[in-house]
Amino acid sequence: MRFSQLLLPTLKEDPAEAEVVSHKLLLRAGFIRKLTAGVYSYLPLGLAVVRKVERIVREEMNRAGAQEVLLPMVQPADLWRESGRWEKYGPELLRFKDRHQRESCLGPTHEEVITDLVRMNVHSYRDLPLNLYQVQTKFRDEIRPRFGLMRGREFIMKDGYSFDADEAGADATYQKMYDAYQRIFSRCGLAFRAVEADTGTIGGSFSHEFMVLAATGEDQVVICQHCDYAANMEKATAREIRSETREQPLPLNRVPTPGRKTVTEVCDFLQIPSDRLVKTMIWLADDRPVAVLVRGDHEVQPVKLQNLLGALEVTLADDDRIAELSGAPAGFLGPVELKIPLVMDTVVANMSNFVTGANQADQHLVNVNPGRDFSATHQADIRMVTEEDQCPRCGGKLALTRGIEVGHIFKLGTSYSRALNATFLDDQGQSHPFIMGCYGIGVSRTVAAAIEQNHDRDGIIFPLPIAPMQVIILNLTPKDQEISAEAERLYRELQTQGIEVLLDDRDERPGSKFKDADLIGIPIRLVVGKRFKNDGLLEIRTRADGQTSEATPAAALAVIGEMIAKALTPVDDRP
RNA sequence: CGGGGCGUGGCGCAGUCUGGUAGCGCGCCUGCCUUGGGAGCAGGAGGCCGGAGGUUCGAAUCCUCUCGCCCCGACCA
Repeated sequence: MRFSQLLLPTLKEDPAEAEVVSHKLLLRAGFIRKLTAGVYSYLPLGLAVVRKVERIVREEMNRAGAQEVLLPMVQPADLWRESGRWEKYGPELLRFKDRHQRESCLGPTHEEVITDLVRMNVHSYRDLPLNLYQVQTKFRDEIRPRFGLMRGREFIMKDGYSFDADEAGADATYQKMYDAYQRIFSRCGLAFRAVEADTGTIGGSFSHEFMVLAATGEDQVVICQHCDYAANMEKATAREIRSETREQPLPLNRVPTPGRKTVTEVCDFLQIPSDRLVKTMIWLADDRPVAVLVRGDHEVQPVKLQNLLGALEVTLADDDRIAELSGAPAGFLGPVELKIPLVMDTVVANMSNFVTGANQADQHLVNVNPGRDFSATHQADIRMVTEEDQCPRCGGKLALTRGIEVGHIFKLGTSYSRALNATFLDDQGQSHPFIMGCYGIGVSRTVAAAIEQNHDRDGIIFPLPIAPMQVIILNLTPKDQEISAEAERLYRELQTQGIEVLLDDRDERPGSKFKDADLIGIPIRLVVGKRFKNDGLLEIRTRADGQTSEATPAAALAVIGEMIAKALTPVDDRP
């Protein structure tokens, strides 16, 4: 590809509309342009990166035994009514009517369509397992699209669906996909972690999210620094905290705490550390009030609470509701003699002689003990883990870090196959619903995540396997015939070797070429300039580490060939 | 949907408070010059000031409505 003929409108300045680095760089590097909110056009080099990711995804999905299909983007409402999601899905589902007034929607995901396809065409255990996937544009009418490709309304996704005859088979398929995902993201050259994820209300199943680790990620994840335990915040647990010496319960005592409402204020006033206090909050689980107890320095994890209570939604009660239910203003609540259901975090259950509110303004209780002074309706892990916690598996140190969710695998079970009556006959002639799994990869988001993780002040630093081009040749002096002839020769030679190369043959000053090369992040830069004319030497520079060396053309070609071959070999396959 | 902000040549912005008919930097075109980190000089093209209505002798500027975009919250690949 010749730069002079390429549609690559690079920008010197950051566009005003972009906030996060991947969005800014995708625009500045001329990879994407916005059409309307959350909807982007991919320009040639942007598309090239998307294709690279897709290719790796396809190779690994195929290797894992999945088959590619392409499902419709426009889907009939009736199918969605059958699964119950026409009502459940909400405004994120873009609905419309065609000329015959038939209701339709743009596919935000394809469980319904795939399940329909399979129920119509697969009837026997002999045809199982079956694993189908597609790479397709999805549309979700997001409440707030933002961050460019990170959260568009229209985005490219690989979604796969598996159908198994029994649990063991479904679990094996899940494991295959887990392994395939590991290979996919490591082949993309990304630092990532598979984390255990919450499965929501479907229950009984399991799920992993694949997170590209980046400081700017939207999701917080917990990873163990010693073993491979990793989970998102909604799911993460910690090794149980017990005090080594169990204290003898002391007499319950009421103390005045005038105007001290927050944990810090009360602790300062009473001269105690915050882990000696238990805070009480009133939550509404689908409008049913519950009191929730966690240690003073801990926070409630709403999803854990939600799952414990089997609620669709949990929210904090407002001040009026708190006063009505406890008889005290917020800041002075406590479990003792509280007349609503009580959820106690496991950590609190192991504490003794702690401080709580007294359910009376300006009063707290000291030496509160569970069992003696109150009893909980539920006792469970409902808090967020912290960096002080220990790994639940190995006791190692936990770290909180940020990530971008680029993949999600999910064991679905039979929820869709039952809803849509998708069944097969086993070897006894008995009918069963398929056991399903679904497996998503945000392809366009992966591109954004790769940039979010790999960039510097000058621009993008693409991992070679997903770079739009592998090599860029800078012809610094297009008007010089000797230099140009060599640049052209190298260009053809690299292409002959099957290497993807961009030749900057523009009549621009060297500075612009260096800046653009850095911006668009092509891994290997080959410069033909004065030094070639004087000494017959080329400059080779790697974008990632800025390492520069000089070599004769023949040596340069050899070095480049090696670098590329090495970068394209998956780590697992290296000798 | 709630809260905040912004719409002015392709991009980034000033001008709006205090009305007088649009300006700067970058980019683009032509020429000269320059060629190892976004040069310099000269000339030039390009703007329904997001849209509609109103006030006024006169509106980018004031008023009303409207559309779009960005940021913060609940959602997700």
